[in-house]
Amino acid sequence: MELITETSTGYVPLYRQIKRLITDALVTGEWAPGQPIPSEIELAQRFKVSQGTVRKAISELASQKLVVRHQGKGTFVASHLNEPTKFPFLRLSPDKGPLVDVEADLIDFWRIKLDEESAANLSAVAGSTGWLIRRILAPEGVGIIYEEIRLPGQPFDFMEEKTILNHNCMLYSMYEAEFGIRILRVEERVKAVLVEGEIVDRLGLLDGSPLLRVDRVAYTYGDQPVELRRSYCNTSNHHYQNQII
Amino acid sequence: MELITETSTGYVPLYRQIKRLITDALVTGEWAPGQPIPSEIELAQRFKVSQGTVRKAISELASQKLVVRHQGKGTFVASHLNEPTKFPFLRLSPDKGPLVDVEADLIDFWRIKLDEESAANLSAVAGSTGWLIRRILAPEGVGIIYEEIRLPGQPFDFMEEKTILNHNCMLYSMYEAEFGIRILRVEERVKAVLVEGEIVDRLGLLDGSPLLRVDRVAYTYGDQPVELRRSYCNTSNHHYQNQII
DNA sequence: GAGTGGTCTAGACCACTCA
DNA sequence: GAGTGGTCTAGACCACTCA
Repeated sequence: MELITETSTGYVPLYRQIKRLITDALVTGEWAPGQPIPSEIELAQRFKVSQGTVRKAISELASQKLVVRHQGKGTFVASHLNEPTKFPFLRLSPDKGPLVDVEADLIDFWRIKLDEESAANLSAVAGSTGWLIRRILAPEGVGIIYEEIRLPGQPFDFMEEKTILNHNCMLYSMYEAEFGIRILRVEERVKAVLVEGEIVDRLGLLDGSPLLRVDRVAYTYGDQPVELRRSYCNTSNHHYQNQII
Repeated sequence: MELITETSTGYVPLYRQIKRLITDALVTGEWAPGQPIPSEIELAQRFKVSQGTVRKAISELASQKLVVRHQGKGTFVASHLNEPTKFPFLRLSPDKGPLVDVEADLIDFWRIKLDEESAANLSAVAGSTGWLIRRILAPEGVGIIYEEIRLPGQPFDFMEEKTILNHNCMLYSMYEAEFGIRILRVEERVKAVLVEGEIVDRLGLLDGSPLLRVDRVAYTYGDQPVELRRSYCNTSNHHYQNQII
């Protein structure tokens, strides 16, 4: 992604101002996820700038994956719904061959009080109510990943187990469809750990098996954190994949 | 990065052709790392296209980090030399606070015969000679990472221990300065493992301590793999950091 | 003040999609 | 064939760097 920092003189290029206006419209939901936004020509008329300036604004939005462009068809608000990949940010791959199908099994779903650390990471109030979701992800039917997901009460207050099940445990689709929360990016911290007890049991391992622990914070518009997730991965036959440019 | 795929009709936009010409000049070393390439206006004249078309080509090269643009100064061939960060692709951070200074200690440096797997990953011939470098990375002086690095004989044939030491173990700078090989991107596969013996000893740990194992393939121009690296990281107080957009 | 990259415009034309 | 995004041009002007 290209980065353009604001100058000390306070100069902000026109296309950046336009980008802001379009982003605002995206955030307020003027155009729904998956739906087209107005054409470049229409937006140029609306904002009284040239098509090129609108293009430059939209190009940045596309590189941030806020919108998706399709030549000949239009520009669409990005969405986790109807995506080909069920778990779009999942970085785990089998050592051999591609990741084919991942099954998700809900273990349980509780109301909790957010502890101090979780609350801080979610910019919520410590002790306020939230949710804890526990589940297993099973590529090709084999349980490889155990996950604990913590959500703030706001905006997820009216959630039920069946809300999750209706979406086949595809949480980011669910957040979007049920709560209008679209996950834009995630930050992860990865460690190697030894764990005992239930987690190891659930993954069918023996105590003393090393696990990959991935702590994730997921962000929506305005860089607001809305989900915490701790995943324990059995990396005997899988690996966490990453590319650095 | 924006991706533009070639169409089935074989149509390749002009700016893509220009990009290819500039890339070729970068690969053949027409302009040296750290040095400026000709201005956009000069390149436009040279290739007989508009400045805008050259800009679009250079923008893509900049987003791939093949070149770096500085407003008012020019566009420069990217380089690992004179970079602020000593280990540009290192993803390990302390759990608290920023990564300040990393020390590197060479353990040893041997000629080896490349085993079948390493050779395949380096697109070299199995059994051909190569190098094995072993070292420790120590943030704030504490040994946290043990690394084994494998290099093909070509183009690294004339390498000596002092070559490495002269560059303070900053290998990517060394490859560039001594062999004209610039690392452009790396792919990593991360697992949690248990290791015994020397590696654990070197990191001052007990047998049974879980370690993060990072397998890296480093690529230069033309997506050619030129280095294999296996790193074992003590993640007691550090973590592997990643962002997914 | 000369030279660099960065922005913005208006307009032409192209590739692609869909009815 | 109408409408979309994608490319390309020529030209004006702006922000920034450096002598």
